[in-house]
Amino acid sequence: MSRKPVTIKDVAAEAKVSRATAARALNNYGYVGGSAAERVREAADRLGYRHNRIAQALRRGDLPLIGFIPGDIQNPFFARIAHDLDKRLRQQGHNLLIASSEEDLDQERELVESLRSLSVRGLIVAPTSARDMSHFQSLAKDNMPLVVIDRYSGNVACDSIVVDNEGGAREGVDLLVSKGHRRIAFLGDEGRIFTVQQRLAGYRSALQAHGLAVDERMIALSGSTTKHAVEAVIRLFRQTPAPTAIFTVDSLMTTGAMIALRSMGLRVPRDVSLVGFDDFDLATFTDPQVTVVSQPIERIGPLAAEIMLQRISGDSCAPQHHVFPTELIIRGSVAAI
Amino acid sequence: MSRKPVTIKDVAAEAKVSRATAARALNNYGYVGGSAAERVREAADRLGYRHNRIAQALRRGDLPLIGFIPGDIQNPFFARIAHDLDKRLRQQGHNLLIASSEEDLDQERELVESLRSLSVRGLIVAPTSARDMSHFQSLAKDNMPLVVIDRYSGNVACDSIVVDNEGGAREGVDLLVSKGHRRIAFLGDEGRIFTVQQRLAGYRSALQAHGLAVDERMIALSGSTTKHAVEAVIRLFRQTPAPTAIFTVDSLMTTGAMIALRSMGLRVPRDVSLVGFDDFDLATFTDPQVTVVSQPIERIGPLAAEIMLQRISGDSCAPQHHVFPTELIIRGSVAAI
DNA sequence: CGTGAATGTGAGATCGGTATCACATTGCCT
DNA sequence: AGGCAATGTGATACCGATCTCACATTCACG
Repeated sequence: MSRKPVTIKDVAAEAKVSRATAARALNNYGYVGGSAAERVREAADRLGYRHNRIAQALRRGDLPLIGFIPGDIQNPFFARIAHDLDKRLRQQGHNLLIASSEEDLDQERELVESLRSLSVRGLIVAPTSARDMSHFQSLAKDNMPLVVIDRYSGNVACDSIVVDNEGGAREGVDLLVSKGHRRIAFLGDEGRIFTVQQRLAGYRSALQAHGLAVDERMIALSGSTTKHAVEAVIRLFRQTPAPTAIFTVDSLMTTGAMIALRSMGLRVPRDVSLVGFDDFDLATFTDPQVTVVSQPIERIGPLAAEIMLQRISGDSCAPQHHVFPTELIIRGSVAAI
Repeated sequence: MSRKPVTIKDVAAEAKVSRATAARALNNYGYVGGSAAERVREAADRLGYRHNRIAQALRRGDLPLIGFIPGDIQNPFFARIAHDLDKRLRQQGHNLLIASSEEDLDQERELVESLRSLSVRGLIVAPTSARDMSHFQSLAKDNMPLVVIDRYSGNVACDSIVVDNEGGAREGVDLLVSKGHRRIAFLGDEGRIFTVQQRLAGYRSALQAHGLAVDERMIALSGSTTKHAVEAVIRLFRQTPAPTAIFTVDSLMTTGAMIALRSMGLRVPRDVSLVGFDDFDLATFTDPQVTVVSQPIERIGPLAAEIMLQRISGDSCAPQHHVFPTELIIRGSVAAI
């Protein structure tokens, strides 16, 4: 039933040449006679020969694979990046191996090991922790290309692509302050801790720049689900005096906030103003449309792919560090107080 | 700088045993003396030995890889399934290689070839076309496990997992009819053609069961983006007499319909009733909340993974075919006429 | 104390493709 | 015609891990 796969040896035999010649004909390199090449290709066709990348890889040292380790593939942010990476890398004959760390440092370590033992050519990672990057340091030693996206703290020599989280958050909070808001809540997410810390820093610095004190009771960190976000927001707004505005750290949290506010009977923007980090598809559809700080997500994946391809082709110039600016998109969820 | 990777030969030398013994110690099989095993493990540790899966794979015949070919990884439906697959398969030591077909038959064919040459252990696919499955037939011949999800037409001998698209659509349209609607529009998506055909069949059969004629002008097929959906809906509702209700084929189309209706000044459900196929996160958040036909997405990935694991471990019983029922979730987007 | 079983180890083949080297043959130039 | 480069081909080593087989011990038991 299941005949075993056709090898180059079979093809060579069929074409009555040696394995070496067959290989040369199939990969066109070295000297091959025209008629021999013809016969080999014909034989390969007839037998249904299929390259065995593994054998090839054993000789070359690596597989046409590039690993991608996002925090969570279900997060539309990472799904988009995965899509862009896959598209570009596949054009160049690479396959993208996606393995989600689920924002767990230990799992991330294991994945790195696992991908290395698969001899991937490079790794593109959104690290769970920007602090503990020890498992990445050894990659550099072995000359494995590494591109870090979304979170980077500078303690590993590799390329990085991030957005200006602090500046973006500052701009969003600035808007709220300029509309007269003084009690502005902050809703963060435990999952993407590093990004959240930077956005929180932007929040603090915006308040301080306007001479406003930072009230720690206005700051909430919730679990990384809509449900947790809802609960956290309810707690925030049960306080007296309640916030008059809220800044949320990503689209999941934004969604949670809107659900929570509605359930408490608070109207946006009449009762509460809202600014969220991250744009999302339905942001223009909700009622009201949500004012957001958007990041140029469409540029991150392609750039990461480009850098990776450079590195794979042997470019070993100094690490590149890219910081993209954010953009404040004003819609209808902010009102003057 | 970049010392070359440590091989089992190095470990064996360090531990002063033969490669064979080293291999036995590291994979604990066969007979190995306690002290020898000890020394080998120590040496491996000291040298930082890392398994080379490629060499292993060349011997065994396959890599710990399973391919997943969805139509589009950005579609939350497939992202969810990818996540569930990855989680379960990784537990068993497999890596999930995700490659999106972008709903393109030729690309799908190439991907299948490409994944085969990587010696994956099995494939999980949401076929672009349920009609032309020729590229899958040869898989079966070579005993490569294949699990088809979301779309299946029966002409390949493999396991399949689908939902009752026709029944679900019928139920949704039934609801609209029972509320007195007679001019019910249908909005489909060119991308996932097969699924759409089944849902369209459900739509037709529901109307016919109630003795209503099917008006072809009420049926629109749009491109697979929100933007196209919006345009298609606007065309549908510009007709006279206009529809009083609309059934949409997936969450993307549902979103598009809501945006279009709003832009035309039509209110849901006062002016137009809406039922969508596929539940989505924000369905309970929009105003009004959307009545949907939901599929048990949380069961598809895990089941597919389970079947794949069975097949990989050599189970070769007859192909299994699973059809999940859908569930009508009534929220606030349908009103009596 | 001898003999067969259980245990431990190493040499070498193997997986499929590629690279190197050696050996032929042809062609071109002086 | 002689000589050297260009061209075509096959034999063989190699990549790293595993597996089979042969061989050496050790052990137990009659």
